[in-house]
Amino acid sequence: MSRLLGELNEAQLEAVTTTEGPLLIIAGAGSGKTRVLTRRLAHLLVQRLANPYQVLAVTFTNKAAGEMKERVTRLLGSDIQQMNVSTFHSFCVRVLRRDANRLDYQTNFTIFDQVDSLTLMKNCIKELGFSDTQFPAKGQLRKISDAKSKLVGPEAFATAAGGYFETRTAELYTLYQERLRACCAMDFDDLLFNAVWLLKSDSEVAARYQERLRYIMVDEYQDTNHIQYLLLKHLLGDHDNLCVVGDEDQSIYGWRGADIRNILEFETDYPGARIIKLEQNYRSTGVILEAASSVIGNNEMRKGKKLWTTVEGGDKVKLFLVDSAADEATTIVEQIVACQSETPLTDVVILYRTNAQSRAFEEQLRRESIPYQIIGSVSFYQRKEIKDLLGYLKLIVNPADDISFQRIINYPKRGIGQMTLAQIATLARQAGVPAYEIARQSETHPELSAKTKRIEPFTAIIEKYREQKDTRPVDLLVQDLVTDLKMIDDLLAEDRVLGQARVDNIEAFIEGAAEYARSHGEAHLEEYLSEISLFTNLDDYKDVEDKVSLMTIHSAKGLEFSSVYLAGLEEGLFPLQRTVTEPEQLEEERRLFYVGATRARKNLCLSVASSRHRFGEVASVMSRFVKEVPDHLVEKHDLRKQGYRPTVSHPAHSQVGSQAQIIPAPSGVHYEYEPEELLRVGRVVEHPTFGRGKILGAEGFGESLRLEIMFSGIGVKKIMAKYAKLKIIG
DNA sequence: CTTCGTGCTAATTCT
DNA sequence: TAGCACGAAG
Repeated sequence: MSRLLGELNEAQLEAVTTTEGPLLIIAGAGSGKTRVLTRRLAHLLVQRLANPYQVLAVTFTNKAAGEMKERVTRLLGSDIQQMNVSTFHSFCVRVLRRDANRLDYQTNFTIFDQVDSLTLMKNCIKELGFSDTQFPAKGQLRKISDAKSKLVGPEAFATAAGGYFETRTAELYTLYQERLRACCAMDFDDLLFNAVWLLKSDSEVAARYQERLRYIMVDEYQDTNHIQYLLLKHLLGDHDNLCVVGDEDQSIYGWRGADIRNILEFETDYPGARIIKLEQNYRSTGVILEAASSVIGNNEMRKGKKLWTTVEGGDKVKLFLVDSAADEATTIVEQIVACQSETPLTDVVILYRTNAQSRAFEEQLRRESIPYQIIGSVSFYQRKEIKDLLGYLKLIVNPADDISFQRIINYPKRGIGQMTLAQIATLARQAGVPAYEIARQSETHPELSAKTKRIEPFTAIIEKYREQKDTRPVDLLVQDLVTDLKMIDDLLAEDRVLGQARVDNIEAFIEGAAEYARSHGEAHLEEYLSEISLFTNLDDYKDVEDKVSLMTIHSAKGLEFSSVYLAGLEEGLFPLQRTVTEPEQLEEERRLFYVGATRARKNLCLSVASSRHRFGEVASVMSRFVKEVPDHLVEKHDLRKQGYRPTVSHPAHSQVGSQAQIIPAPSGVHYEYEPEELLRVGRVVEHPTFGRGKILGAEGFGESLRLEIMFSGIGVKKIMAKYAKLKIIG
């Protein structure tokens, strides 16, 4: 009992013991949020305020959910099975698996991931004969996704649509939903949309949840969107025991429809809400906290809070200036190796703005034989070989899944191309049945009978496993399927090097299935598929192995590391180019920086490359966020080899020609870093031939800056800053 | 009708 | 840089 309430500060204790009514916990970075949430959940159960099944806790990732369950279990000393700890999405799946038939959906519906949705959308665009440049599939999906996250269905969208483009989008939306339904599938947004729709329109279902769920807790509330907000409203019903935890400074999903107003207006939304602020930071050093706070202080759209820590001081924030992405990787990896004795690899993370940046690091880490794990980039379940295999599994479970059908009908290659596929699709539409059904009876269709010999082996496999799917454990089934498809030989034959990696992936997949089968007793295919379709790329992150982690800053939310390397701090990359003109988006980028920086307990390192290959563009300028960190907190290491040369900035889309055109200065000339700022009198520098020296004087500026430097053992030298390869030491 | 090769264009962040 | 669409060969 006292274990539950012990070791909590005053605010945390209050948050844990305030159980009734709406409660907003403003939890700054590293303020012990997870501890509060788990204790509060345990407290509700220990105090017998609720049975385990009467509490719902919503977390951001499945992994976080699993961890929370584990921690509560440890606190209570007993395993609580019926405890609802899940993500919004997986909670909705559970609701729909039970009652989707009330929406005329089968309860064994398939969940389409982003790639599936994209394929389907492309099909729709083609079907309606729209130009795919005027209507790019991704853009259309964005619009539809936005609509869904506001609970705007196809009819409502069509009614509100004005103008040519919106009307076309409405048509696409309608067709897209029709096709989804025909595939007996839902996309990610549908999970929320349909669950809310169900609760809204079916009072019987709504009542069931409202009566059952007496307490609801939501983590990362700043990143909830409107439909999630509605879901909560519908689940609450007549009581208002809603506890939300969030931090407006860590809201980084605005682009996905996250509505920061949910948290900013919580008090007006839920009258009588208690607000508790957790402002003591237990994670980071004073230096890191001050650096992060200074940057976020530049945001105007915030309530403002003051995080404090008793851990004063700490190492300065290291700033590395390098020439290129490759040098950035070399430098950071060097640094990691140098610190390996104090900081184990598990406690180190390299964070970046875009997944594409992971590559340089991956190469360097591999060269140095440093174990690492990349979270995200191409999520395990998005890899081609896994998706192909999953395509089979999905079609076995759901023969109406035309998208999976389309994916695997010619994998492995069996001479069925676009034409045949189109024929099948046409026949299917005419008959109003799934494509697979046509394929299965291809001999009855004269147009296809010539192809039957090619199609038949395919349908035979599907049929074979359809018979087994409810009786054989999932891992054995997958194992056999891999053998039947001759996947291993195929992949190895295709590519010696890459092939092996793919085979490894398949083996990992089978191992994962086996593990699932072991831990879930009678685990069969359907259940397994449903589970993994909601895996996020974070869910394969393991913090036990001794490996450096690499991930985007978005993925790092909620995690902490002893050492954090924040890479690619350049204007145009972080913040991203298209955000700088929109104050709101720029502020979101700044929050992203804040999230990244506050992941660090002890060491924070920033890096800036003065040139980076981003489709042609070369030169780059230091990110404004770096400049917002107060000088006295920063230890600068200029590792650039060329010294301070002015660089010419090319417009990203200058001449498209085989020859890169050099645009003559001076209009585009700028200094990446003000030499004056770096090379002040009194600074200690290192010269490649003269060694260490102290700057005694300076004259001129810019390119003609000349320095008078006292080198130990050599004497005073006058040097052109432009040519000397000086390194700042102190 | 399929497959393979070339040239073009677009290029975040995640469930 | 990579993924995709289109065109030529098998």
